[in-house]
Amino acid sequence: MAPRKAHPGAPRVRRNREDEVLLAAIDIFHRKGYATASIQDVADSVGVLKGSLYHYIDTKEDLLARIFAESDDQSHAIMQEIAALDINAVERLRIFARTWSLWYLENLERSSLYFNEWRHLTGERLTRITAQRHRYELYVTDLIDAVVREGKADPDLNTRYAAFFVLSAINVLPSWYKRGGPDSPEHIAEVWSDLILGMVCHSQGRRRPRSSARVRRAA
Amino acid sequence: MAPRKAHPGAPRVRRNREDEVLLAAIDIFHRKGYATASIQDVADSVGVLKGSLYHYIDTKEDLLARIFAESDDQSHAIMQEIAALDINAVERLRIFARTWSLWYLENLERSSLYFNEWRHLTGERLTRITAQRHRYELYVTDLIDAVVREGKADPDLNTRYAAFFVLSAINVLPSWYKRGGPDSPEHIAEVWSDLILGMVCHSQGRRRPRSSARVRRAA
Amino acid sequence: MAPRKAHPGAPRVRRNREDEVLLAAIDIFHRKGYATASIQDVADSVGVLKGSLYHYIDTKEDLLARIFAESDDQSHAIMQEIAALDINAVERLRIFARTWSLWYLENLERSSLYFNEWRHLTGERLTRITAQRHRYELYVTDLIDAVVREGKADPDLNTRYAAFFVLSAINVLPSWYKRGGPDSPEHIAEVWSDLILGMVCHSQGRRRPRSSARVRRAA
Amino acid sequence: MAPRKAHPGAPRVRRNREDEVLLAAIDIFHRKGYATASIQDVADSVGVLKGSLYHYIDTKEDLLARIFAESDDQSHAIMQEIAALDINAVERLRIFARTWSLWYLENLERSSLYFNEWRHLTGERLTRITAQRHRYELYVTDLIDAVVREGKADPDLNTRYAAFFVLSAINVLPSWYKRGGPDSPEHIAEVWSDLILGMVCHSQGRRRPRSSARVRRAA
DNA sequence: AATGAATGAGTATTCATTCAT
DNA sequence: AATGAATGAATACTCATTCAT
Repeated sequence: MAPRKAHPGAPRVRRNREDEVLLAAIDIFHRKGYATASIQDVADSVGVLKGSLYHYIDTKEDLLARIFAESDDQSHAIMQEIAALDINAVERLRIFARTWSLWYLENLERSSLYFNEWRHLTGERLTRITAQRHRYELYVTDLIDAVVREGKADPDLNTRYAAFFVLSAINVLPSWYKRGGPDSPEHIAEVWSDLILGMVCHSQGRRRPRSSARVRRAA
Repeated sequence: MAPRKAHPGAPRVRRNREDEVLLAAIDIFHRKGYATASIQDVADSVGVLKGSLYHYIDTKEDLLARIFAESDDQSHAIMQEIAALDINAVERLRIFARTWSLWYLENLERSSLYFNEWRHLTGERLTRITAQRHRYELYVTDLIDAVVREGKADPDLNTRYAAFFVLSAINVLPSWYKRGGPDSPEHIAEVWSDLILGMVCHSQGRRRPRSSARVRRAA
Repeated sequence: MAPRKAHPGAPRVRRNREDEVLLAAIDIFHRKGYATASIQDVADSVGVLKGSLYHYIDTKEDLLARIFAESDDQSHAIMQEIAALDINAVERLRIFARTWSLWYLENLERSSLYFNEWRHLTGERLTRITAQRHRYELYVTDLIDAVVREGKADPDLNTRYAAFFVLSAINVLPSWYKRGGPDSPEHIAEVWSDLILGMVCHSQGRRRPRSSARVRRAA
Repeated sequence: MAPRKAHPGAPRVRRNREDEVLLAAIDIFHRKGYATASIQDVADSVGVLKGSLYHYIDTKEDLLARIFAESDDQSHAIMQEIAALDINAVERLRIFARTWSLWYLENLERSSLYFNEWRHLTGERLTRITAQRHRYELYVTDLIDAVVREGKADPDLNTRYAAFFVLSAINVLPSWYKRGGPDSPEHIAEVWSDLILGMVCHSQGRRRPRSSARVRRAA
């Protein structure tokens, strides 16, 4: 399926159509939202008739799922790289936070999509991506648990909540970051990992409700 | 537009149809997403025919905009209450974080909608809500700036980024919180304000890129 | 749903739209075949936009199913009328053959559809109509069994095959009969019932293969 | 169009692709119906890509027409064989009924197709097949006329209707016969020819409407 | 207030057919 | 002979919106 090349190591000058379709879809789905975007939009962007798209995809949802599959591959690779490092828990968390933030910033559309549009999958695909999201949560919870075990964070810290907090803050990066701003993605990733480390290492934990002194706001 | 009652404390015996429509829309838009949900869905939920909804709304987008207007009223009230308190900056930030988180948790659908579906507004409505979002960012940035001026946070902290971080983490609460879980909304709001305070007060700031030691990941 | 009338006994001058849709569909499906006919064709025939048809139907298949349901009602009524008659088996078979043939001839399109297009139903609807067809077969087999028990047909007659034969011959009437031909539907129905009676009452039965003397033609 | 072999009795070691295409199409068109079946289905069944089919066919309709041409060749051969026999009219009718029934049973898909899908031909092809069908009707009418002339059937028998009746009953065999049932095709063909003979030889004819005593059922 | 019929533009998807390679 | 990409027109179905009653 991939074109034979004279020089296997040479840079891919020409992307094939299937990749073009995926890239166009990432862009369109990101800009208009999956539900609002039409297959026609994607076809226009690629420069083919909409019927022709169906050589490359099965359904619109299939197109979304394939984008997500690529994202999962990439993030899985990142997590494995970090797991292989021989460093202490605090450093591992810092590197995770930085690398993960950077990936989000450098793949704005792709990551934004992954975070915002997964609800539009159905059936088994929905089941699978939900499981995958759960795995991310566990991975980060484990990272933070390790920091607690090293004595670098409050032993009462609710690490599951802390993990949600961390993931949320990273996931949401694409919603405000604009490419070409004054600060480089690398710099922002550094800031983000600092904020995360500060939060994990210095928050006083609240594993249990401390008292009944609840001040409830009316709905 | 909704009639104000003479006796605010009196039990609401009868909701009028207009409120019913808004509440139904919040629920439907939250569950299916604005773009995917249909006016038919809302009408079914209210128990009238589709055409009849147009006695209460002008367009589907108008319905969304009115939901947002209510949310803005409520959050504006919260911000003013907090501004009126005579307390130091750290406490003000803590109370803001706690109250805001609690409002999100107690108004899951409404707040989730506000965060996720604002893109579907157009024209002047989009302009207005974008400005409103910007105002929230400034408000929180100001809160954090005050903490820095009090010497309770690293003077090099990038307070704008910190504000994004804080808002992100709160905004995203509805995406994982399930009503009826083991911990009360109040407890989670406490944990969240602790995490936020820990982050703001103890992160080392990184106002400038420190060096060229960038490790860039391939896209 | 039916329009109120001043004179309940008066002829229905104006059919309502739902009936119009069904009648148009019967005509179109019969002329073009269900698979080839389009919803557009039906809408054109009714004189509305194709989207408007969906006020009256759920899906194209639903439209077909409703046509069939009406046919089933009518044929069921015929069978019950005949069952209620106090006559001998031969007469019952004759009346059945005549009445059934006449119904086919007077409802050419409807009956042709029922016979030719039932395959396009799916799921539970297919199950139901298959069961219904089976019931017709049993009904006719029972009629013929009764004739045999009365001693008016060869006791070795394979009544199940004979029933298939009878039903086939009637079912197929709409495929060659043209409205407005020289002979009235009533006359043809008479001829048909004579042919059927002749066949049932005078064929020598062949319930078992009589010998091994098979002459097989090559495929 | 298909190459004739020098040695008809020799085993067919290799079918060529063109035959494969026709056989696959017979199967697919029979199972799904011509209108519903796609060229893709046929291609899948043959094991080539859709575009490749167009080396063997001109259009989808052409494919259908070629299947019918083969069927016509075969049935024409049968009719000529029977015409050549030196037997009386009753025997000729019996042999015709038996042989024709057997051909239907042994070529279920092909004959079912011929009977059900001829409407999808257009233009000159439709004209030709309609003429052909008319020729079959005449052939059978002639057979029955001969029986009448031999004094073996009621002289008032409407032989044209009787011919329709006979053809209908045979044509419809593939709609209920399942391969591998308890009775052999040969046995069923015998039963069918008995039923047909019984019908032709013993029905009282009704060449003219006998009276005005019509009982008309409401539509 | 509410109905329900109708609109008209849009959506995803299918498919027979063509054609350069 | 065969591929596989592309076409272009058609298909069933949806839906926000209007409006006479």
